[in-house]
Amino acid sequence: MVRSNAEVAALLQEYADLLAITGGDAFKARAYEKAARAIDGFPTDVAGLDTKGLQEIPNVGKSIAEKIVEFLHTGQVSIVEEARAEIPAGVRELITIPGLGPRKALILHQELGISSVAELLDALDDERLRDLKGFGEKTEANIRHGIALLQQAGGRILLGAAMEAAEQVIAALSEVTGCRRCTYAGSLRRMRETIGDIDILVAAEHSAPFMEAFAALPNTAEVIVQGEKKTSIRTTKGLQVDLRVLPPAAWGAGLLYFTGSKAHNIRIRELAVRHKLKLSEYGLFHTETGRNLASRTEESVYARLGLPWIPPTLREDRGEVAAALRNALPELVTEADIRGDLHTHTDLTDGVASLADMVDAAAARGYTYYAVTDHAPDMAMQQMTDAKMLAQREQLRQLNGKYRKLHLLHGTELNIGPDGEVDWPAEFLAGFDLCVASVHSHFNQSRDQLTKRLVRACENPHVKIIGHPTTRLIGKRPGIDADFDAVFAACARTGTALEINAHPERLDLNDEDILRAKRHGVKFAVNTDAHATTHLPYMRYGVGTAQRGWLTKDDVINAWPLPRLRRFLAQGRSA
DNA sequence: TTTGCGAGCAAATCTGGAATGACTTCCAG
Repeated sequence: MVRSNAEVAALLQEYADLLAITGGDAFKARAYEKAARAIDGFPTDVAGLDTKGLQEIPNVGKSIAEKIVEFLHTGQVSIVEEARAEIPAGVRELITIPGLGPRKALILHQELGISSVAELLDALDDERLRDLKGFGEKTEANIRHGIALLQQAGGRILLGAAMEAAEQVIAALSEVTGCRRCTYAGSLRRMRETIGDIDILVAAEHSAPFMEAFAALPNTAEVIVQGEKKTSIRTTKGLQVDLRVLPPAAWGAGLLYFTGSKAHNIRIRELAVRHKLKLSEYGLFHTETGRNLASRTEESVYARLGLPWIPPTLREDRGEVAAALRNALPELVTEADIRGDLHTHTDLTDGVASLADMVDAAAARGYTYYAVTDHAPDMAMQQMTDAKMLAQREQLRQLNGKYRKLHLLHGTELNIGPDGEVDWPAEFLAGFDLCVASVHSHFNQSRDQLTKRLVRACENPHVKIIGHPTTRLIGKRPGIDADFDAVFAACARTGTALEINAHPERLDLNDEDILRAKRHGVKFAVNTDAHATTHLPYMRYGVGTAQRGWLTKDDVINAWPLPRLRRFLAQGRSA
């Protein structure tokens, strides 16, 4: 069954946006926003709950619970429909542009009748914004820049959303009689940070039942093409999904071909040609005789070309074929190697789950250690105090005895200020098992300032991990412009690990930065930055990104046994 | 609209920088 929480959360967030645009009660808008966040991070499917059950969720009261029930029964909510009728969807789209908020969006709509990004671009070109109150040259430039950022994503969706959609399709097709194998291929299997369209492969003798089942899926909005070998659909969310049904004997060759990348495929086809062989999606063939030499598994195809199996995350033509020929492929870190998460939050700051619930979820994942790292006081909104942090530490120490296998670490996520300073004096920092430090503001400093700022944070002996180092948000905000080679060198020199933030909106560092940083001799921490129990599984995307950066478990500090991790955390700290 | 304290009503995360244009909007988490 489709998990409804994300849909309900999206609807509540939409209503909150519409309230903000129409200038309704700000507290009401915020109430809907808070409820949306709570439901998104709620571990149980809300579709199975009644109004009473829904009200058990924090920040969901009677009124919102009734609206959720209305949505679950009828697929819509009347007051949301009324608000939609008043504010065109395009106006809401305007506030997704960085630099444009609800106030200005409403002015654009009321004064100039703008109700889409395209109309806004036209108005910018005609210089029609100049005369509006509150708009100037700088605002114009900001809006243009924001639109360019949005368009860069070019219709691609985030890895996490693509994976969820693919797994729903796979679950459905795996139930069809005659399904021998079913999996995803393409850039999704290579764990690229954004996905253009989803490729699903099925191994079966007969394709027709799969093509029919695929076209009839509940989330299918439109069938683009339907044939014997391939069917393409568009989902209700506008995402294209392609299904290909392969004969079981050609599974390996097909999977290899449709996984790509194109550049990797070209590279191994060249290798085949040199061996007087021909590689296609149907198999590896002898050029002269046409005899099929390998096709059933990927391993057999690679082996016949004199190669070990190459993990999909390496298939980008970045030297993986040459390394495979030398038998020098790295032994990549896997999700099973990860022993703990070192950057997570609770509802003491901006998380939505309690300490006890987060720790329970970590234990269920089989971790041997787990760090809680709530925000520190310099992020004023979090209203952190020494007393609150110490009380949490006490609560954590008491929980520590509850689990046989899981060891809890008390940490914090510090804010790296404009000058590179962090929250709290050294004496207080010495009390933590682990300090992550991250940039959260002042992104537009000069390159020189940003570099010095990050280097200074690395030089703080209590800072052991730099969180989301570039602070980019994929498709929304570019990374900061620092001299990262200088930062990586400082990390290596000071024994500071770089985070690979596993949240699908961040994936920060990205694969290319990881490769560069590794050359400097840096260690890494793959962390989820979880704000809900449902975020802990994002670890897979972080590990996929680490693999794309060619990392082994020796490179990743949270793949180490606890004593080795502790030695790393203690380095340079005298306290 | 929700929550908490107390049984209906008050309060609800902050804070500073930047841009714009003279006080407001937007942004970061």
